[in-house]
Amino acid sequence: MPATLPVSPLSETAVDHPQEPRTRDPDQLLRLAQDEFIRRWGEMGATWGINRTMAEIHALCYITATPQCTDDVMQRLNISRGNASMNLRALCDWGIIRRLHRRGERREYFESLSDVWEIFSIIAAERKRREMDPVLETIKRCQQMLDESSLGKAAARQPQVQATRERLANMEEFMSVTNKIFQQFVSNARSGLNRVVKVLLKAL
Amino acid sequence: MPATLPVSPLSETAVDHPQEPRTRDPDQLLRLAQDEFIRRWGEMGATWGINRTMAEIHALCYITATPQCTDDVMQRLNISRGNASMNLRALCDWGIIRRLHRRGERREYFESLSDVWEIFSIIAAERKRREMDPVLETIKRCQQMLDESSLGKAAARQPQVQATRERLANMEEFMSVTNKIFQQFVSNARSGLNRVVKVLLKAL
DNA sequence: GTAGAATTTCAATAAATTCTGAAACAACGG
DNA sequence: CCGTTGTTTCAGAATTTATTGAAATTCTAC
Repeated sequence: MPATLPVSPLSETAVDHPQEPRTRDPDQLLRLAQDEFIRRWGEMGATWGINRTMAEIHALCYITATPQCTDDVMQRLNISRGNASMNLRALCDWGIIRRLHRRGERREYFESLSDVWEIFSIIAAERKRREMDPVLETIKRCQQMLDESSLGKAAARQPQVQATRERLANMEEFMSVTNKIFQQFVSNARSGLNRVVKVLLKAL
Repeated sequence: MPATLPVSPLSETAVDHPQEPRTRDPDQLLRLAQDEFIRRWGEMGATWGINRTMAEIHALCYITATPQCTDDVMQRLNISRGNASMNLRALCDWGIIRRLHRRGERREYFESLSDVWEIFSIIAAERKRREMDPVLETIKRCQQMLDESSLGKAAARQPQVQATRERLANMEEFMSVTNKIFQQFVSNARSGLNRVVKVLLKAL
């Protein structure tokens, strides 16, 4: 890497101790602020089971509010073309960024959805479908396995069996309610989820 | 390992295609049901950024509703002593399982909290603290960097800067509201969160 | 069509995470 | 004290996940 880059790729400064900006140049400050956000967003994503790079790419598209092409992403995040391509596609599959074609240009650009609530509701819906629903199914199957009709009356009354059945039931109730809340978020996202959430907060 | 174990460790059957139980022996069926739950819970944990084994250990303690010692965990999940010890400690640190001493016994046992709502609220509180709060801080710092007082009036009016400021503001609002909801869950967990959530669902 | 710019794919590799096992440590009864 | 039983720690091994880079493919302007 050259000693000084005109505009360096995402700063390596630790998020917890960001160095004070040494410059008043507005462009650089803007970039520093964006980089800090991108870095932190990537970290958070990582702890929530989302590939750090994917989270960073989305953060970049979101925070700049400007369509980014593959090369923009590669250069800014300092990643390979293949990596950029695969994660951009994954983000498109999720539906939280969109492809953008420009007249007379071969190159494709990507832009983030602008509505945070919509972004969140898409993610929530998908994770519910992929991760909560299968657990609920499993719980139901486990409950069947411990039914009187599977075990017989005597066995079904064993304390061990009763205890497990109760725990399964509690967990099922919890997950059902959680699922419903997710559902509500999702179905309300388009029409002012904002307001809906305020209602919710008053109710609590 | 002996050729046949009286009760085998956690079955390796894929969760998606569990084999039909071949036995009507209630003890084995109970164990099969528990194993299926444990396995699925571990998978879900993994996609949410929680170590699969840690999630499985917790699932084991929860679903059996019976205090488990280190050797129980090792044998049932087929993991090493070190692994069991470290994950049990981590779960204790989170506060979702508890150590249990028995009179005249050296060995320590571990039991899960029984209230699912409490378990969830502990996890939510901790993740909020560790992962949401730092992002909010970062957003605020980024906003400061793009203040008029940092950039000067002219620069602060550049469209690029304005756009980033708006995105930061939207994200901040979203995260603040999410944080408040988390907060509410947590502070209500002890006294019938259940009811609270029902209120919430009506409000939506 | 076709040139060539842009994208996708994927085997190889690198990085990060998780797990093991054995040694060190602690607690207790005698 | 010492022997026994049980727990913790942690360096290295194993496993999983992420990334690269170059070849194959696709697309579009002409």
